[in-house]
Amino acid sequence: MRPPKVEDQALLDGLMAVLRAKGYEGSSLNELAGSSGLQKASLYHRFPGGKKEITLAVLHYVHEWIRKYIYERLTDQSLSPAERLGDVIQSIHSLYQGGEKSCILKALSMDSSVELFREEIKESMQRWIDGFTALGVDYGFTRDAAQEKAFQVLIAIQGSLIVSKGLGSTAPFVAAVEAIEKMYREV
Amino acid sequence: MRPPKVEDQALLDGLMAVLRAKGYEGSSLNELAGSSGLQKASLYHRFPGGKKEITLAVLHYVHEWIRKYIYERLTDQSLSPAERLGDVIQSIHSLYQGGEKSCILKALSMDSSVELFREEIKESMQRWIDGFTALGVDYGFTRDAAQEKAFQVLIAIQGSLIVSKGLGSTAPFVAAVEAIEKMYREV
DNA sequence: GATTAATAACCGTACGTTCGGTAAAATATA
DNA sequence: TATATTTTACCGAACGTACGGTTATTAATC
Repeated sequence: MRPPKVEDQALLDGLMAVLRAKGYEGSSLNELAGSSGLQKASLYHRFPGGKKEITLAVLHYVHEWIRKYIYERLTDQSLSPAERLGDVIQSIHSLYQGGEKSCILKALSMDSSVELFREEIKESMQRWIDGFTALGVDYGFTRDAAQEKAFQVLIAIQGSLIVSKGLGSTAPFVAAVEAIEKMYREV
Repeated sequence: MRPPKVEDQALLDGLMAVLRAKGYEGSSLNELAGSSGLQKASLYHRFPGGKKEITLAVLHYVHEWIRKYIYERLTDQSLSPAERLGDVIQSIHSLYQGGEKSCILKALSMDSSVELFREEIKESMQRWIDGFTALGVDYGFTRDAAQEKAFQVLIAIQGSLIVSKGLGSTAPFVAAVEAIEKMYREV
């Protein structure tokens, strides 16, 4: 009996979970297989390029997620800036499970793996920054001020996730997200 | 001819360089040996507990560094708060080579390795925060406000290092450090 | 019936770790 | 002071295991 096909989304979700938690070098094919619901050999059927192609596929999936749930929502002219920000804050909360999960862009930013995925990581970060820059402009800031705020947002998310992980408490992440809301709303 | 003893500091510097760049899982004993100037077997003479003991030794070394160059300088009552901040900013710049090097606390904060080193990572981060909290108090902030600023400093450093790595530019780190200086001085 | 998707079994390599042994330095003995 | 002993520091080679990756085969789908 051949099991039914494992669908792309479930597959990528499982693969991403391992990569974000263990990084590129730390993720073994056995773990990737176990978490994706496929056997090792089946992963090679789906991704003939092996671990690197798996990681690129996950990064593409993440990039699309950011485009859809961060960038497009932040630039949706049918909503007010405040509504957009609220939506996106919610998306960010669920993406990182309130500060308990790591960011895959960080996990793949080790010196040893960043060389392999430099472009993909850069594009995803840039899209994130572009979205928040657009939001800032719609809030009435100059383009420069808006971009500076956008960098602060990305830095605060990434930094607070690390501090949360290091201190073993989600409080820094939660506080950082609240500070981001204030940063835009109190103007 | 037996080679001369590799001194502790050189040894730990070499080991740290690998661990901060590649993380725990990503650092092989061969690389650690190569970077430290010892053979693999000699590393086991120095650190009978293997890779884990090596990493703990490096974390202890880092903790002492933070105590000496961050905490003690930030609490040195013989200098003005502004002088202390300037000193420590310089230390931070050299620690991360202006944004080009990663933070070992981040590198060991992967889900897979954080379990092994939770206490050591936490202590180092806490010492960092305590130092900047003391500085904020001496700048005239309330204890709560000072602690909030201290968290912001640590988060900004960690976050900006990731964004710098991801975007392939040290500009975010440099800007974040400047923003930290402003945060204290413009009050 | 051809193609697609899955698997079990397997491969060579690199991993972390251990072992046996040697050279230098330090200490004790004469 | 000269010799014997112990300790320290290093290394080459090998261990069993787990790695990333491959092949041959089977079963469901188009």
